[in-house]
Amino acid sequence: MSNYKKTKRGSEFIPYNPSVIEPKWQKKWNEGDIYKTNFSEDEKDNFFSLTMFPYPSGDLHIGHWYAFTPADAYSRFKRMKGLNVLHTQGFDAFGLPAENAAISRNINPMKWTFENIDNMRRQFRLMGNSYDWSRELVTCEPKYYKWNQYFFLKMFEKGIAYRKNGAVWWDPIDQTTLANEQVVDGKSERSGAEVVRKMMPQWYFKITDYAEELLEMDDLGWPEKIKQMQRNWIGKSLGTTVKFNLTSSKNNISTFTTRVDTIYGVTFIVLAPEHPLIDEVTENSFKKNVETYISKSTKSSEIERTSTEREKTGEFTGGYAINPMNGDKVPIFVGDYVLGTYGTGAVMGVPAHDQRDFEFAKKYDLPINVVITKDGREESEINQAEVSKGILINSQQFSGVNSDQALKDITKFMEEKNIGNGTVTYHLRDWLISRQRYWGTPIPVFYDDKNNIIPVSEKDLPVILPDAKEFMPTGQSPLTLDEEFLWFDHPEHGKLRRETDTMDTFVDSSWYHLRFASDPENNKPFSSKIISDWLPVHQYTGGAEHAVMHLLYSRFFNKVLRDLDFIDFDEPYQNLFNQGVLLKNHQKISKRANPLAPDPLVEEYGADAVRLYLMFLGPWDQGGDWNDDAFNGITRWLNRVWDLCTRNSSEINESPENNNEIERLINYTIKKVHDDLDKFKFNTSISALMEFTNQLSKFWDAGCKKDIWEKSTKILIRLLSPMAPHITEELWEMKGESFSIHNEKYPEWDESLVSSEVRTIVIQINGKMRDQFDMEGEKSEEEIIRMAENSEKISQHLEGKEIIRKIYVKNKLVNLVIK
RNA sequence: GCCGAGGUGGUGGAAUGGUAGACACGAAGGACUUAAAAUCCUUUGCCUUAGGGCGUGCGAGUUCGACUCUCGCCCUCGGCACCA
Repeated sequence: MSNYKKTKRGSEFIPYNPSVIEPKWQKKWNEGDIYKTNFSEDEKDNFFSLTMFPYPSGDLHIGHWYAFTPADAYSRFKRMKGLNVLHTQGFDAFGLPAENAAISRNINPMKWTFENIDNMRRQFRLMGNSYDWSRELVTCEPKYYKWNQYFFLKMFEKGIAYRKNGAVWWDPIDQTTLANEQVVDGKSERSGAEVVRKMMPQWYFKITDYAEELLEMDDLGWPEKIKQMQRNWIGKSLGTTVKFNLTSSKNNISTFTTRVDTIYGVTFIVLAPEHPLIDEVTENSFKKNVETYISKSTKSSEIERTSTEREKTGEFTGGYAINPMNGDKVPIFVGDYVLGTYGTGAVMGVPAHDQRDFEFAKKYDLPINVVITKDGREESEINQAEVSKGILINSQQFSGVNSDQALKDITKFMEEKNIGNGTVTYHLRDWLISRQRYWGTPIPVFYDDKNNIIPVSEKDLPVILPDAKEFMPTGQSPLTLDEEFLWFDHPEHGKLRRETDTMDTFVDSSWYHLRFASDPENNKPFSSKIISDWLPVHQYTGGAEHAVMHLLYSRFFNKVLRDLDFIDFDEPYQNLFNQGVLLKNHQKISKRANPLAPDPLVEEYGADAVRLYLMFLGPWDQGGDWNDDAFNGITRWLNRVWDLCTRNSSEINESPENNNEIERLINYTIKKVHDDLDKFKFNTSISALMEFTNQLSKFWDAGCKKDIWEKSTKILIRLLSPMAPHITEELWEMKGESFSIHNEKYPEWDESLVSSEVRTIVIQINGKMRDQFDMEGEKSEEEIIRMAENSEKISQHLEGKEIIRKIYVKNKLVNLVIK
């Protein structure tokens, strides 16, 4: 990299050598604390720029560079724009990989984590990012996780944190329970293992209490995609709960439906295998079959059970229920296509108007009664369920009414007769936070010998995670093996057993942004004064994979903290930008299969080149495919920038002719780069700078004034500095300017000088470009059209044709419509 | 099945109603060199009878004018999915 051409100037040349200048400036920035945020600044507006923090897995990979360096360029840009920027970094340090490393390599998870953090801090410095490291946080430190426990206790007091025995997802590889959000396609999002259902008591956060408020996202500057994913995940449906009386007892079965307009078409009821009334409903002679069916269905895996292609199966219970609208006696089945966890765990079967019910009815030979048609006329035979809305038939007094009206009317009727009521349901379930693993925040509660819950008192926080010797996943937290941790002599309650489960690590990241923006003081989770000045986060960036995990949990946590009077704002992250996924050879980059380590690239080409390459690749939100060949373009360009900016301007061939053109170019480029950076369009702001460089090179050859050359090159350096912080700092120094370029203002532009005085007028015939001419100053429409018609090329086209219309767009184009 | 994003040269991409292909990679030719690398210059959407013709997934429409807007379809990617 160090061998470099002699330029045609012939003067002595210092080659661009990133391996020398990058460490030099990284050291100097560090010593000078130039990125330390001034929290007592009140002249400038605050701007909190945050990127989702990494898990300390060992090495920063190229994906981290793709996430962090454009976000850094954006933060630097905001600094240059005169904002008081807070840009922080830390480590999301609890989680299974540390524990698994402990198991496979017999290393203490704490030691493993901190060794990785040391290495990653070093690698972060190689990036040259503008972090305020004095605000670093590491979530596995007691001074941080103490506050997870503190918030937990506050939430427990309010009933937001609660313990419940119920069906949970169990990961048989990691040997722990998971939250719904961590189960993807019936598999653990982390281990990939097929999850199984288990009944066990676990701790939950009541996120469902906030379902409705979490749907309010109109004021969030977030990608529509993420908002939509959250809406889908929360899954609000409006419907009706209908009570069906049993023939055998005074009890009734509640069913939930969004299509109560089809109530007259009910020909059966299906209960989920978990439904509590199964025993009561089932007639003695059917008990054996029903029990066999239930035990079979609980054994089948979740993937099998929820497959949409799977045949609908069920078993008749021998019981009957009464349709409250028409008094029909309908059979009750148990069937595992009905989920115990949604609605009421029971559905009314309307085979004519629901595809699943239709398949079920066909299989068990149940009647199919059509009660809705397109036009309200009878239809004798149907081959599949007619799911669209229409006009009701065979529905007593509601016949002839359209579906939408009937939904309201029937619900109202049911409410009056006390046989049903309008209901809102959500797909969202409460957040299961217990984990049966070691490396996490201990849940701060005790149990007495009757299993009563006794919370740890606040003054005893933090409950320190003790050193463990044994980490093998057994299905129970390794903490159960620590007798000293396990038992506690409580002054009031006597001998108590500690909770040994730890918290989901998403608890840690649900409020870390608040801690970042706080004095690292130990007697409070965060400083309210600073929080009110700096939050919500002005710009958050990160991957879309957290759409329904971290981003949803964090919004929930924010609302809880607000309701507990810790903070006074509704949302944690005002604006969000998702970068795309970086691939190599169209495949995911991974350590083993498809590696791409940044450190060797930095060594060979320099951090600035790697940063610029990633930003130039394409639009940041679209991701991209790494291509070694394309890397050349960036290194060539950086060398040209270096060459241009180190030329001795006394050697320039002074000529004032080009001054106006250079002025225009300068103003255009400042504006273009500004507007593009503001929208995260790094690729086009870099191409504007490349054009600027190409043009400057031509102006050197053609000659220009010395002072305008100096001005141009300094502007180039400043415009490039957010994206390539090292080379620009070096060039700035070589220009004799003072340390540091990163405290410089973003250059101003003069709008009147952005576009050229010489305008190109395009001449179209029937909308196709045929000719063009340059024009200076103002001319009238008539004059311009006349000029267009007189053009040689145009007259050829006009020969023998009639002009039927003339379109003129001011200072842009003439379109002649001919016949 | 539902929701979302997207489809432009050999490649990454640019242009959001007005010159399609900016910028860059790659390729070809030339200069410099004993030579190579590096660098610099030229060419580079396709077809062509050299005047033009065609061209942004496919088909229609709106418009003086459509990569851009509307409708229908095909394909790719991401998310969700037996949610009653």
